[in-house]
Amino acid sequence: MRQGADLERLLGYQLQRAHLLLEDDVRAALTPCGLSPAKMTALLLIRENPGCGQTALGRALSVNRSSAMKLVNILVELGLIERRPGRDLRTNALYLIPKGEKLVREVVERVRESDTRMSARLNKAELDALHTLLRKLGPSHGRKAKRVSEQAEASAA
Amino acid sequence: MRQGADLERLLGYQLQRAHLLLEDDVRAALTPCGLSPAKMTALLLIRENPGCGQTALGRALSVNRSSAMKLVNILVELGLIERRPGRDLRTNALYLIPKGEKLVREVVERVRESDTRMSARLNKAELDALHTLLRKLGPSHGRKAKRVSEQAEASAA
DNA sequence: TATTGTTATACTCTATAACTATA
DNA sequence: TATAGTTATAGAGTATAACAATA
Repeated sequence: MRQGADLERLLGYQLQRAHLLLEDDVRAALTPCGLSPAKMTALLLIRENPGCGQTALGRALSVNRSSAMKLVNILVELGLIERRPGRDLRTNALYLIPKGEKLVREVVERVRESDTRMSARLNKAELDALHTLLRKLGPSHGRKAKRVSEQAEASAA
Repeated sequence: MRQGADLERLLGYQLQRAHLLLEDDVRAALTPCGLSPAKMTALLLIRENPGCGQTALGRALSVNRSSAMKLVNILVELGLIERRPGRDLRTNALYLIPKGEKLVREVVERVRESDTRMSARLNKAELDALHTLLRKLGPSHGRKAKRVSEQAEASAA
């Protein structure tokens, strides 16, 4: 099955294929831990930003408040994180709890194994170059808030 | 919100972020045409491989027969493609029909515009390098059939 | 007014499992 | 036995739209 010139030239398509390739593998690696890639990312973000709120977590994951809520509920039910009162009376503060900290350590190992195995076709210099190019591609400084729609919510108010 | 060293080092995570960035934009660009990125990809693959079957299309898209079926149904209902008898009595042969051909031409323009705009932070040399690295990352020769599970189906039989 | 969390609901995408008909 | 298509069903993930409490 040929891709054809149009697809071959599209960076977005090539990124999708590459991402899918790695994600399938890491998802399989995480399944025994009961986590999806997104849930693992959430755990790592909470560990790195202890006390963060749900909306902020959602922004980092590029999902809206409602989706972030669902994700947080699951991680709480799994006994991996907890909600504590935040600095506002509005906001929660999210923290890993011991079981979550322990799981994260396991999970990081599995994920790193998968990641290095799946990128083994590239040597060190190539890997560095790829990371650099991806970083340059994305506005690490100004990631656009969300998938469009909380804007509607905001502007309709 | 900091990513933290673990996420920063994971190629899979960086690919996901980059992919998401471009996909959000191309999705918005395609919405007026009533197509999602995956549906556009399917159209381009059918155009490039006229007469292909549904299962083959699914493999190229990394989805199983059932999901491919659903996708094909939608494209048929939209009046963009048609099923004709294939070389077996089992297989269908998929073809674009005029409305689909016309739409593809429009769509390719929109998608290219989005793609070049979203990759504008990279110069020509960097873009080429990125394409090369992504190609090297993925086994263009031996893409593993599927997301794991038709194997179970096969081995259970 | 804007923001945080929350809830209920719905939609999209994809998978699983079973069945039919070919090969 | 293996493959192509089909169907019904279920699950994950995410969005929208509303509301309450707080800022």
